[in-house]
Amino acid sequence: MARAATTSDPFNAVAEPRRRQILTFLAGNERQVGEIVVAVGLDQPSVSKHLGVLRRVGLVHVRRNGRHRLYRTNAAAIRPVHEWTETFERYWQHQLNRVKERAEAQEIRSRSGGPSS
Amino acid sequence: MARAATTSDPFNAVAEPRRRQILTFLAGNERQVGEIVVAVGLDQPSVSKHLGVLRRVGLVHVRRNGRHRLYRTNAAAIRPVHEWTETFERYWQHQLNRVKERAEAQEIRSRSGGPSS
DNA sequence: TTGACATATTCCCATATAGGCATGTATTTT
DNA sequence: AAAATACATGCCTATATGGGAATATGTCAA
Repeated sequence: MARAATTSDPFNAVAEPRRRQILTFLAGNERQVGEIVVAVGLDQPSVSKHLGVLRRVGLVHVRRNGRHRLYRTNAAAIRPVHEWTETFERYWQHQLNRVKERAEAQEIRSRSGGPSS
Repeated sequence: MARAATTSDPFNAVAEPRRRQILTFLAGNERQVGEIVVAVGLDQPSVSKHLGVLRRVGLVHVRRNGRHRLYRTNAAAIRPVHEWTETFERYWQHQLNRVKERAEAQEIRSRSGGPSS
């Protein structure tokens, strides 16, 4: 088989840098496509295509307003990604603690008679 | 241009379901390739290729032990993904609050004389 | 109705996989 | 040294884009 469709889930949709940029730009505020085009510096059709992917995955919501379409990030759809990564949090905390402990042990060793240079 | 290389960053590496499965399996414990093959139900070459991607991105660490190679998840490399998604947390919290507030308002309306059916 | 404006779609091309299969390589056992 | 074991790589194919260019669609203005 070939590569999986990006259109199917938030993990794939968010893997594209441009789409992350768009989601960040649309977090908290509605924007029309033209504004997004300026913000990300891609041509309009490309932006529309990225918005299409995000829309199908549910990462953005659209609302019509006359000739414009107002997009905004649907943060809730990003949550599954956040939660998956969160399951690893305790492991990196563990790593950080080990680094910290080593640093402290080193600190103690230096203080109690190590060479001062 | 075509699709970006998955080999370049954690977002893309993690977009592949099989690789997420492997990372979860390797979180906290070292495992040899054969065990991973059994766990994910793919053939050995495919697993090795996924491990190769994860290794290049830094999502796993390897250690040799005789004929075996022991892999383990490097949780710290997942952190950037966690942090990116975290920037949206306040927005979905906001959404949840709105839902909750509407529910409470509805609750009050029902209590103060609405039809009981 | 005719235009102008804002977006979405379609078509085409180059490229990057994900798997399946075969083969290469390092390490241990006999 | 030869055979076996455990992985990593290389090769080939079908498929899914991402971007550019052209075109279709929908809406408001004159």
